[in-house]
Amino acid sequence: MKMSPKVEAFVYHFGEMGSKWGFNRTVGQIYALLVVNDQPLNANQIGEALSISRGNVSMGIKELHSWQLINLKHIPGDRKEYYSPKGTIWEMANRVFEERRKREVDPTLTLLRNLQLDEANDDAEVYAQGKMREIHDLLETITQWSAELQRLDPAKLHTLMKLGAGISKVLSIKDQFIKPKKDPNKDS
Amino acid sequence: MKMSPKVEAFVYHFGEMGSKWGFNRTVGQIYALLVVNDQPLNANQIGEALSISRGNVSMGIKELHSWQLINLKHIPGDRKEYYSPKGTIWEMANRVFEERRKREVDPTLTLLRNLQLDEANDDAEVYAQGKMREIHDLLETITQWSAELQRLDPAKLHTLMKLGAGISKVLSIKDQFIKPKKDPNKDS
DNA sequence: CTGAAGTTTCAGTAATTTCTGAAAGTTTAG
DNA sequence: CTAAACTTTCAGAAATTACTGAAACTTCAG
Repeated sequence: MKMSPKVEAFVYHFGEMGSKWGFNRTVGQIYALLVVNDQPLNANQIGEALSISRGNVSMGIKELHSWQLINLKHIPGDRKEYYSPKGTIWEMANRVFEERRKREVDPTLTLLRNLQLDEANDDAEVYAQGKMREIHDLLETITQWSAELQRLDPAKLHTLMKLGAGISKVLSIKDQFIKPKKDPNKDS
Repeated sequence: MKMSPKVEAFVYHFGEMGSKWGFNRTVGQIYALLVVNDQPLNANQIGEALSISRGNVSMGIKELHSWQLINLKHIPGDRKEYYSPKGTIWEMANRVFEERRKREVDPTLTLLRNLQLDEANDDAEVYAQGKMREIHDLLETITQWSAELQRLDPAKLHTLMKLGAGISKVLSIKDQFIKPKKDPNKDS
C-alpha cells in the first residue's frame, strides 16, 4: 500500500486540516486516505500507507467511528476488517457540523443559560450578563438556522445556495406575497 | 482586577472553546474577559485577572490583533494601553469565519485545484481526482454561500434566519414568479 | 477447546504547543 | 538627551497532546 504523490499531498494536507476541525492529524489522514480509495482498506494497509503504528490506526478508527464517518466491511474469506467512508462528502460535512454542535455549542448554551439565571450582584454583572445573552442568542440563531438547512432536501439546499445574491430579491418577493404573521416587533 | 464567579466561569469556558476555534486557551480567555467588561482593560489588569505572565498577555493581544478582534484605546494621563473588543458579537463571529476561511479553506481549494490539473496516471488516480473534485465543489459552494450571507444587511439576514423552515415555501414562490435563467441542467 | 489471526488498550515516550520571565526595544515627559 | 514607564520578544521550561509497541483481549476455524 503505497500512496501516489497526488494522494500523498492530499492526505497530508487533510491531516493538517483535520487537526483544525476537531480531530487530530492522524485521524484526518486516515479519513482522507479512505475517501480517495475506491476499495475499502484494512488497518494494516492504512498503517503502512501512513507509516504509523498499528495501535495508532486503531485509535484513529475508533475516533472516526465516534464521529460516524466510516463503514466497516468484511470481505468473505478474509478475517481482517475493511473500512470505507460513510455516505457522501456532503453527508460527512453535515455530520461533522452536527457532532461539533453537540460537543461544543450545546454545552456553551447550557452554561450561558445557567449564568443568566443567577441574579446579578452589581452593575458589572448586569453588563456581563447582557453580553452573555447576546452570545447565547447568536449561537442559538445560528444553530437553529443550520438545523433548518440540514432538514431541507439536498436539491432545494443546492438551489438556495446557488441563488447567492438573488436571495435578497427572493426576500422582497416574499414580503410582497406573504402576509407577515403577527409580530410584536413589526413597525406598522 | 478580580473576576466575579460568573465572569470567571464564562472566561474559563471560552478559553476552552477558543482553543477549538482557532486560537489558544489564553487568547480565548482574554477576549472573553474584554467582552464582559464594560471598561477597556490594560495588559496588567488582564494578566492579573487571568493569572498569566505579562509576556503571555502581550502574545495574546498580538494574536487578537491579527484576527482584528480588539480595539486599542489610550486614556489621557495614563501611558498604558487599554483594550476592548472591536464591533458587535455578530461582527466578531463574521470575522472569525472570514479569517478561518482565508487561513484554512483557501489554501485547501488551491491545493485541490492544482491536483486536478495534474494528469491522472491510472484508474486509482482518476477515482481520487473525482473525490477531490467533490470536496472542492463542496468547499466552494459553502464559501460562496457564506460570503453572500455576510453581504446581506443584518436585518435581512435576520429575516432569513427567522424564516427557518419557511424557507422551503419561499423557494416555491420564487419558482412561480421568477423565470429561471437558461440552465443546461434544467429538465424542461 | 486450542491456537492462529486479528483488534484494542494503555503505560511510557516523543512531539508539539503554550507559558514564563528576563532582556531588549519603544515611547514620552521633562 | 535621559530615564522612567511601559511593551515586545524569545530561549528555555512546563504542560499538553499524540504515538508506539508490547501485552491483553476477541474471534473463529479446525
